[in-house]
Amino acid sequence: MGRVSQAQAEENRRRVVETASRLFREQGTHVSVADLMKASGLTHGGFYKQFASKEALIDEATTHAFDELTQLHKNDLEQHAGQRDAAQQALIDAYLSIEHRDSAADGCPVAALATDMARDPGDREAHRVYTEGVGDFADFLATEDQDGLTRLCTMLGALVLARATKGSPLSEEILTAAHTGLTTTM
Amino acid sequence: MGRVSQAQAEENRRRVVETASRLFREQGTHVSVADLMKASGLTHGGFYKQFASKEALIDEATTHAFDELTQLHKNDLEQHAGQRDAAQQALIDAYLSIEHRDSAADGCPVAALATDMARDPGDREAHRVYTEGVGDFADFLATEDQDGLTRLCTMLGALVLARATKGSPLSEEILTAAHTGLTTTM
DNA sequence: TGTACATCAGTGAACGCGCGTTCACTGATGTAC
DNA sequence: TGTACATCAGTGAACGCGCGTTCACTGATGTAC
Repeated sequence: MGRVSQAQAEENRRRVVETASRLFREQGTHVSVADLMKASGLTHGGFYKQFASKEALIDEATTHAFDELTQLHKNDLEQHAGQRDAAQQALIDAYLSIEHRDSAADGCPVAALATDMARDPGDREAHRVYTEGVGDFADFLATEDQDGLTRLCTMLGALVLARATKGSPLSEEILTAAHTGLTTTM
Repeated sequence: MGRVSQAQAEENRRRVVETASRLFREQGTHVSVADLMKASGLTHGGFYKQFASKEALIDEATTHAFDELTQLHKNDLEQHAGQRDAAQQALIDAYLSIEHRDSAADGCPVAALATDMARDPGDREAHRVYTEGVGDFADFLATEDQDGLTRLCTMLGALVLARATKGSPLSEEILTAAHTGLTTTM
């Protein structure tokens, strides 16, 4: 195949990070370098021309996923002309939808990567980005002092539980129950 | 080492299931058969004298963890002489404690195994037991119609998030926020 | 009850396979004249 | 501007290692007489 243009190389690198950010969310950070490269249309050997290690890619992919999340929140606010509660409600509706349950790959990284974060003490940069992302998300959801974190717990818990019980009617009940709990009082 | 008595063999088998139920919760079901056997004081070769496959052990270990959870709920109710709200409050206190965050091995299997359940479509029996356990837990937490599931979402979300952000002050804030949210209104 | 022997729980080496990573090679790209 | 050559992104075989699983072997246990 020979050498590839600098523009093409940059584009390839971007695609690997993008693919990793999706597959890590869908299947966890255990996804192999070979699978990641194949899913990006490349072979595994070239990986180390672009990344120092798999861990470095985990850091970059995590950052990428959280950048997307920040952008999503920003777009949501703009779409509702800065009306915070309308923007929050739209996000909650989407967050607790069956579509979100069924597409972890382009869904919330806070929910998708939580267990990987808890189990891998390494990936320092990924942890930093993750923790920052949790704080930002809670800020976005807050209505009065302190309840942003609680609301995030309920939403994330519901999403994680709905995914774990998928196939049973309970899965949909969980999404509905959390949605009701978040929209009525609280 | 030679053959071992039937009683000893049964005891060894029990210990493997017990060890697996702890290590799977702590590190996930990816823990290797060799590590599991070593942690049980045995060598890996004997595994298949007791279990048909690793998946069969996952099923058994999951069932074991959920049996323990059921027992915990029962004991909790007895300790509070059937006073449901006192029993619930005691459980919530323990669930959102730093001790529980730091000891996933003998902690809640609903939280510890959620991601493994969502990602492994196999392990049919484990899925059945898991889903049943979620329903039972929600029933235990319910105060009025339907809010058991929402409360479980909040508790589980808080535990998962606190574990993922461990090392940052946010981790403790999450536990406190969820505790406040669950004890005041809701 | 005591003895001979079959059973089988546990051992440790080995199987094929996939992991993260390395490396010699390739040939189109980028650069120096 | 055109040509010669160095660069280096991507390839594919290979590395040591750990995975789930298999198997010949061991010797104390359990059983038949």
